[in-house]
Amino acid sequence: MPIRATDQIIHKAAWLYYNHGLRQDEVAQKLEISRASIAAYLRRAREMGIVTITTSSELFSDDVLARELEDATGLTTAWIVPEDRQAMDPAAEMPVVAASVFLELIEKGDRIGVAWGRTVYHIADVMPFADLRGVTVVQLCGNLGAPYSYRPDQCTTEIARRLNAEGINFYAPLVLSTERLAEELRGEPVIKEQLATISDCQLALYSVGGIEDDSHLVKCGALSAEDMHALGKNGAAGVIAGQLIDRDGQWVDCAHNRRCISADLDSIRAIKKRMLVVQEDNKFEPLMAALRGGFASHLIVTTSMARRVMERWNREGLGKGAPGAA
Amino acid sequence: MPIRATDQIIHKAAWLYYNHGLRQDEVAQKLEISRASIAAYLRRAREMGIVTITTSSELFSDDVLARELEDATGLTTAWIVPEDRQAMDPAAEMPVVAASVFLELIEKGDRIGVAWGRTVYHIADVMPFADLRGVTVVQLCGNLGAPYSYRPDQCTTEIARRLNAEGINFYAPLVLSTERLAEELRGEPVIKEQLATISDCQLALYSVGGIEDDSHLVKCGALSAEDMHALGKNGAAGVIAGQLIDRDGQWVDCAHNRRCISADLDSIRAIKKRMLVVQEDNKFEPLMAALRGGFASHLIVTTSMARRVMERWNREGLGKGAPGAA
DNA sequence: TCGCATTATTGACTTTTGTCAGCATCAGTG
DNA sequence: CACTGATGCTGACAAAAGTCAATAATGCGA
Repeated sequence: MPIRATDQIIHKAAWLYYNHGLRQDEVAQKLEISRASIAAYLRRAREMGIVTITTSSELFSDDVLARELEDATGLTTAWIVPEDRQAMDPAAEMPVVAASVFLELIEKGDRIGVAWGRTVYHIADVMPFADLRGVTVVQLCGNLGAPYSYRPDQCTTEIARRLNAEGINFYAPLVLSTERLAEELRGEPVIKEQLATISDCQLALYSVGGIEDDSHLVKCGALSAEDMHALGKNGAAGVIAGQLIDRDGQWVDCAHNRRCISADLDSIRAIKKRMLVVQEDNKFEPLMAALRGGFASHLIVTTSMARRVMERWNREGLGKGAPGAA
Repeated sequence: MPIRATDQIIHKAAWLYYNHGLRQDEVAQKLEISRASIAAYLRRAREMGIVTITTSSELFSDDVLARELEDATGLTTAWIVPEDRQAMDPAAEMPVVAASVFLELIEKGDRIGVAWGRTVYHIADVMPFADLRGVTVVQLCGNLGAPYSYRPDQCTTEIARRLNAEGINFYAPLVLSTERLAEELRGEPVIKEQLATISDCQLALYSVGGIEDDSHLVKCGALSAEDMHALGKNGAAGVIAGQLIDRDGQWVDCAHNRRCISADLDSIRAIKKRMLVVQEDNKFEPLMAALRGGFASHLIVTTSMARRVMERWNREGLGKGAPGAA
C-alpha cells in the first residue's frame, strides 16, 4: 500500500523529529510550516503507527514468582502484576501489561485470534498504535446479537485498527436459538471456512469467563441465571470464547455449547501462543479450569492469583504442563 | 540476565510514563522521588533500550525510483535518500536511514556481520538504542594495527553496545606483512573458527571502499598510494571488508588480498541480507563492482546515485539480479 | 461557479519537560 | 574515623511541547 500524499509530510516530520532529534520548531522551519502543525503531525504519526514507542515488559516477567509459576505449570512465560501500593492499581495495570506483552509476541505476518470480554476490551482500549501491515486479526467467536458494551467484533476491530492490521470479523451470532440452526450455520461455507482458519493462528488472546450471575453470558442474555446455575452444578467451571468448559478444561456437552458458533476448543489449543489474561480475583476456579485444559501458554495474572494457582497446582499434584497443551 | 536492582526503578518510571501515559510529576509522586530524577531516569531508559522509539523507514523505500532500481537490479529492497533542499543533507541523512533500516532488518537471535569504514562508523554513531539481547554482532574483518578514527572493532563494539547485543571482536590485524604469516594466522583455531561463523550471519552491514588516494586502505597505511594505483590499473575496482574486488565483484588475486585476514567473499555473499550503504558520489564505480559481485540485497544510496546505477545497469544490459546473489 | 461544510493551519497562551548547580550520600582509602 | 572522589537527588529556572480558538483552505454537491 503506497503512502497517501498527505501522510508524506507527517512521515517526514516524524522522521526529522524522532530520528534526527530535531526540535519541533526546527522541523517546522525545515518543512516551512507552523510548529503547532508539527505538534499535530507528530501526534498523528504516533496514532498511525508511523512512530512506535515500546517499553520492555520484562519488569513483570522478571520475577521469582513468575519463574516458579512457569516451572510448576509448564507455561512458556508468566507475567505477574504486583498489587503493592507503590504500583498501579492492578485493574488499570493488567490491560496495559497485556497489551504490551501481546505486541511483543506478534511476529511479521502472523494471524491472531481474539476472543471477547471485558478484559479483552480493556486491552484493546490501551493497545499501543503500531504499523503491523501483513498481520491479520480474526474474531474467535460469534457476535452477540444484543447490543452490549464489549461486543466481540468491537474487540477485533479496535485491535486491528490500532495495529494497522487487517481485521476479519465473524458475521454470525454467538448463540442461536436451536441446535439445528447452529449446526446448519456452522456448515455454511463462509462460516465453515473462517472457523477452519483459526487453528492457523500463531497467537490468540482471551480471558476466561466465570459462571456466576455476573458472567458475560448471563449479562448478555445468552443464558439465564438459572441455566447457568444448573450448568455449574453439572460440572461447568468456566467460559472460553463463549463456550463452557468443565474443571478439566474439557468442552461441556450442553445445550448452550451445541447452540454456539465459536472456535473449536481443539483449534484454540492448536495455537502456539495462547495468551490468557485474568483480572478478577473471583475467576480463580475458571482460571484453574483453563490451565488444566491447556488454554494458556502465556499467562498474565496478579501476584495473589499467581500464588493461589501455585498452591493449588502443587496440592493437586499436577505435574509440569497442562493436559492438552501444545 | 536478571534486571539489576537499580534498573528496576528506571524500568518502573519508564513503564508508568510511556505505557500508562502518566506525566513526569505523576510518576514522581507515585515513586516518591523528585521529578527531575524521573526526567533523568527516562533519559536512561531510552539509552538503555528499555524504551524503544522507532520510525518506519518506508518514507525512503516507498519511491518510484526505488521500485525501479529493485526491479532492474534484483535487489530485495532499495532505500533512496533524496537530495532536494527540503530534505536533510544526504551526508547527515544517509547514516540515519541506514541505522533505522538496519534495526528493522534485525530479527530475534540473529547473528550480524559488521565491516568497517567511515560510513559504517557514522551509522554506528546514530544507531538507536534497543534491547536486542540474543543478537550477536560479529566483526567481518581484521583490525587495523595503526590507530585510526574508525577502527573495525570500534564499529562492532559501538553497534553491539547500542543494541544491547553481544559484540564479538576479531583480534587479528587486517593486513599482515607477509603472505605466509597471514596464511598461518588464518589457520589458527581461534581465527579460523571465527571466520567460519561468518556465513552463519543472517545480516551484514558494510559500505564499499574506493581505490582512490583517499581510500581507507591508503589512509590507514595498509597500502601505499602507488600500490593502489597499480592495483587499479590491474583491474581492482573497489574494496569490500578490506579486500580488493575487480569490476565484476570478484576477489582480486594480489599481494594485498593474500595478506588480508577478513571474511571470505563467498561467506559474505552467503549471507541472506547484505546491506550496502554508499554515501559518496565518487564511489560509483566501486558500487557497480559491488552490485555486479552480488554484495547487496538491501541498498541505501542517494537519488542521483540510484539514477546513475539504473542508467549504467540498463546500458550494460545486465539482467535482473546480480551474479553471485543468493 | 457558488455556497456550505468540513478539514487543516496558525499564533498566542499554558503546561510539561529538560537542565544544571548545589547539596546529600556512600564506598573506598590512608 | 575523617577525607575524598564519585555518584545520585533535588529545586529552581529555562526551554520545549501541548492546546485551543480563530482563521484559512479545501472539497463537494447543487
